[in-house]
Amino acid sequence: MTAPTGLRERKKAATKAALSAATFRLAIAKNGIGNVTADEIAADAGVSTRTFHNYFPSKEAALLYDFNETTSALLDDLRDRVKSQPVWDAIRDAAIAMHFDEKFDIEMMRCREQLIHESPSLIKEQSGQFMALFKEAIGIVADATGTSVDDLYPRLVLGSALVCIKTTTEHWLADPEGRSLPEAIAEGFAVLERGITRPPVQGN
Amino acid sequence: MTAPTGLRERKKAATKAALSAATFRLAIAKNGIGNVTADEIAADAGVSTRTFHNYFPSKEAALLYDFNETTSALLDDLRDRVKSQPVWDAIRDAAIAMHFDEKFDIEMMRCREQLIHESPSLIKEQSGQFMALFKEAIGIVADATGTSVDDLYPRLVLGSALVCIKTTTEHWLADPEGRSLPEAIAEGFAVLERGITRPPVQGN
DNA sequence: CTGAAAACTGCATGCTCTGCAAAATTTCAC
DNA sequence: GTGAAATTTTGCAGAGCATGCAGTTTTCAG
Repeated sequence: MTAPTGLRERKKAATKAALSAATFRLAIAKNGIGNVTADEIAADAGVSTRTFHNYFPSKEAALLYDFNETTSALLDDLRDRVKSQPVWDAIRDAAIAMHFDEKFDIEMMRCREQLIHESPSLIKEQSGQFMALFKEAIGIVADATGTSVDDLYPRLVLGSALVCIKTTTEHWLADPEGRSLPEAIAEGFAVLERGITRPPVQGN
Repeated sequence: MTAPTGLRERKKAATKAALSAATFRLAIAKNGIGNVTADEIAADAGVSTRTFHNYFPSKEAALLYDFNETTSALLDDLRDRVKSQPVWDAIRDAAIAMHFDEKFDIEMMRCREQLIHESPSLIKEQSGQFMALFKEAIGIVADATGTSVDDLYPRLVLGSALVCIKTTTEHWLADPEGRSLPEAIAEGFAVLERGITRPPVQGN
């Protein structure tokens, strides 16, 4: 907040945000990011096409900028938590804390979710970012627990946890049912803690 | 084998396989798929560049052709199994059965794994195919159990199972330790069945 | 053998993304 | 303020990807 961010850096951040916002707006307006070109985005944000590509390698990356920021913050938080918590708890609490202050615009998240869902290129981009998240998180966990990044167990734990966050969030987004996102995430984690072999209800 | 496949279809299949193989060979030879062009692949397989793009939308898809075939077969198997097994068991057994006949060239899998690991574009492509697999599997499960594709529980189960397959396979590939891949997969599933909160060894 | 269906090919096109070097802008020291 | 240095923006050129289209060649069935 009160950080001594120079004017230069603030302008850069503003430009980046503007480009991301322009991408989002155009993608919605034109019914899919496939119908939007880098030229249009740049024009909409008032910079040259070349500058757009200085900030983002692709329009998909521009659209998912916020998502990327969120996961980065989650990683920072996780780095702290693993010092004092078991991995599983650390991830769960980090994810919950991330969404506790309701600074997120649900309707916007829904729009983004739909855009992603309907575009193969966006699914790929997001999945790719997820894998990067996974890879970095594995490093953090290995560091904190003194295990190797190649060990099976931490990878299983992390993978399940990330799937849980993503799945639960999507499910909640489709139908909030009155509860909050943190509550939904907590429930998802609880399901996995219980062991997933047996369904909770049906006897199939 | 003795299927009444017309000559035409066999030639098509051969061309597709040749293109995929050429992609793999060139990617290894040139140290990354980023250093290979569609032109080179087509030339290596003896067809025009345009024809290459008739078979595959991208070189990444060409390289992952086998992977795609394998997951398709897994889905077919899963479709049968969910009729008589709980979802979790069905996925586990399908994955295990898939790899039981050791028709897979481990060294080749390792090479492919490394190629993927080092290329963002391949990570994205594979992740995208994984999401497609997930989406289709969800449909199968929902059909078989009479649940909705939007329900949380089957999504969590499926997600965890797929992560388990992928993670375990990668881990095993890095270090087989004498046991077979089916054994490794079974172990991964067993870990998750136990519930993942508590590590098996360390008391962290 | 022949006509119909399917596959292969070249060409043109539009878009993506990167490198490079010149021009414009911001920062900083004085 | 002013000028030099650092940084950012920009245009241009170029390689490559991916798709539509139309003509040619190959394959298949009867």
